[in-house]
Amino acid sequence: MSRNEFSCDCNVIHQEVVDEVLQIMPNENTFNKLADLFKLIGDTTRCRILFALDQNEMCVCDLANVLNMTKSSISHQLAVLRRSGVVKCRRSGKEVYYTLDDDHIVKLFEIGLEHINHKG
Amino acid sequence: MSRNEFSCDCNVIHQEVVDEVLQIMPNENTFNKLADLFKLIGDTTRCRILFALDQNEMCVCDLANVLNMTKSSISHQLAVLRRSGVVKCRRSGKEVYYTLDDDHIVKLFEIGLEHINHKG
DNA sequence: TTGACAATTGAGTAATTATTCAATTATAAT
DNA sequence: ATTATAATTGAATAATTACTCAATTGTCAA
Repeated sequence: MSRNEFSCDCNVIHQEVVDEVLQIMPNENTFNKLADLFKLIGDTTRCRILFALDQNEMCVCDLANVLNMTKSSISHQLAVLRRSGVVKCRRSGKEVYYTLDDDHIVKLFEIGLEHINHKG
Repeated sequence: MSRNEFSCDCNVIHQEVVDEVLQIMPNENTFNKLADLFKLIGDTTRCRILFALDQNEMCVCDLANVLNMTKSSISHQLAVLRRSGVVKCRRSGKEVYYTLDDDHIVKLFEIGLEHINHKG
């Protein structure tokens, strides 16, 4: 009496294993959030922006120069990062300064880089 | 004399900050690998597969039942995970059993979940 | 108020990709 | 050999998305 008898196109082979995992699996919403978090940092441009902001507060022009990209492109990505609460910004005169606003992100970065350096 | 005078559409505003960051920025290849790593786990289906495999070795049918998806869909994603060395598999009779093959992934998962539970 | 520069925004385009569907391969049993 | 099931694979489709370009907003100085 598995609860997955419609979308899945096969019978359960190891009922115990399946049931056990189903009992502790977080709900779909949790996985969506988790995937969204990783998707957010799963982009080269955003990775570079976050790495840069981890070193210094920077305005959009600074970031455009560091990444060698247009202000528009940077601004679009900053908007994405802002919406998800990873960076925050403050205006000072004509410039808008961005900073990191999330401790976990840096931790994820460190482990990710560790992984890269380890595996090559 | 910034090295970014072509693609970027603005002048440097804080030269010192820009230069300092440029000196310690990892190269593009590193960022590509880093982004690819996060992109890999930045997908709901793959997140759920990895979470399940972290509990138990499982065959494709088991996973199809746990995730309530078709074998084909699962198999495609397992191929992606296999190619990037995150999971490995062994055949036993008609079935193919998958297991996690990467310690870092679980760590990333834990921090990610921590983040979710913390921020809601 | 006018001009200049920083930054944001929206529409459009091109590229990537997750899933579906159909066909094929691999293994075991009759 | 033939049949059945597990799994993989390739092509097609639909959805997402990063960047470009053009226009607009916000701020300051002359």
